[in-house]
Amino acid sequence: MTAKALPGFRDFPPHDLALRAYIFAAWRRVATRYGFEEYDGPPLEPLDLYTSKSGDEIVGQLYNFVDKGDRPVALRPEMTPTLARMVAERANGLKKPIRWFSIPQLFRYERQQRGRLREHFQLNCDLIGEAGALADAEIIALAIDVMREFGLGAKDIRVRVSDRRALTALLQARGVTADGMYAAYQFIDKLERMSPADLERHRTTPQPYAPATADDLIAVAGLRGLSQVESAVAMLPDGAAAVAPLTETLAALDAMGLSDWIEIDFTIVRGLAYYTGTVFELFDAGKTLRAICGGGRYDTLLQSLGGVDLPALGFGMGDVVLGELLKDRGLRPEPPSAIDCFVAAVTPEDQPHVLRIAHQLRDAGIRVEYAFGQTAVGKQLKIADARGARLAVVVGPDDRATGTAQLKDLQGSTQEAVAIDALAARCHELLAG
RNA sequence: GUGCUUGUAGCUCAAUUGGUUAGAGCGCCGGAUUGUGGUUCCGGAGGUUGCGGGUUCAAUCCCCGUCAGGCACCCCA
Repeated sequence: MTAKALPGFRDFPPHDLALRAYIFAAWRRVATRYGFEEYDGPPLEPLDLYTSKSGDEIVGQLYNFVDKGDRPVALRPEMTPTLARMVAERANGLKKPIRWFSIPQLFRYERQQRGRLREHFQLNCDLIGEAGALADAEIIALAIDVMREFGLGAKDIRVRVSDRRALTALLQARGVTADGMYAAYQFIDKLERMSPADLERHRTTPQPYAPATADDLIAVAGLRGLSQVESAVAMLPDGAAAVAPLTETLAALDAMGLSDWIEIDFTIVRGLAYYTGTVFELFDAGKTLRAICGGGRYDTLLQSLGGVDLPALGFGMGDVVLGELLKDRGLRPEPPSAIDCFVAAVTPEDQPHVLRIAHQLRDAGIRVEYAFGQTAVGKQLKIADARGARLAVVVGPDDRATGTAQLKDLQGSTQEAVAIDALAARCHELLAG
């Protein structure tokens, strides 16, 4: 066997597809519970959908090529530009706020690591057309409820929340100019994984965020909890306005009973330039894995991308890290049984009756298998068990003589003679019970 | 793209300082069982030790290259 899957790409044999299907089903349950409607778009897009906004730099992380019509194209690395286009084209006719979600397969060309492949599926939930803080709370609550749907609790997951409006106000007060703001964000974003040598370099060489110093930024990033943030902002001229959205978002989450999940943490800024307000990330409590989910408010992106001026926010949650977490925690569900009922023949003469019964049961919506070759009844029941069948039907000469078959409940180890015409109905009864 | 590290059966792992035919558990297939499953017992298949080269009388083991996984950078949609 020479042709393996490409690095960073996955095969999904049934056992693995079962986990993926389980994750997708939970995602859809929670998203629809919040009134979100599912959409999708093309996996292949024009290259400039991604380069026009982010610059040519990101081409290095894209799966891109020129198609047979000489069009530069790329496999989508994210869903937001596609979403922006779809919303922009229809914005006038859509009732606001728009609640849309999608489960796209996304691609990025970069070296893989645990929890990070070249391809993954990502739940994207976006709420468009609402600027108020209740929308921020709604999106964060949705992300939390997805965790709860998988059986994870506030002790398992940390939701780290920050707000760029408050962060920006504090950084400005320390002397960071508008030009230096993005550099300051990047410094704070990298703070947690920065080596002492790198930190020293930031202290001793001129930085774009001057006159603020590295230690100024560390002090701001070190703020934890709403009270610390509020008192830090209190002395600023526009301080109250800068923290108001964050305060209101937290109050709403508290009213929902979700405040146990939340940590105010100003080291969270997110790498992307386009976030304008609330930003948040979900981690496993032990922080052994990468971020499970990340999102935030991007009020100006639709304007710059699609020409429609609508506030928006959303998050993305990938299936890879989440899958690792569920496996680590023993929350991976048992794969569902393949069949409901196995039909066994006692003698070769019974085979036509097995086929007739099996087909009759399948017509009734029951998942059925039978053996292709003649083997001992015990052997056939062993197969039934291995396939996860709840029921087994055994047909032999004695049964045929009376127009019945033996119906076994493999779970309860009970058996009864049932008229062949009544089998389907009786199977449904037992399966429902 | 850079650095470090690992690579033995489908899976998890063994194999004296380099030494004869590379083993075990689980799983898979078959049998014990010709009208009744889960347990148990017996048997079987499955390996170019990731791949290629080098050193050596001899390489799973040492060296080089390459591919793949893991970790850290880069980046983080």
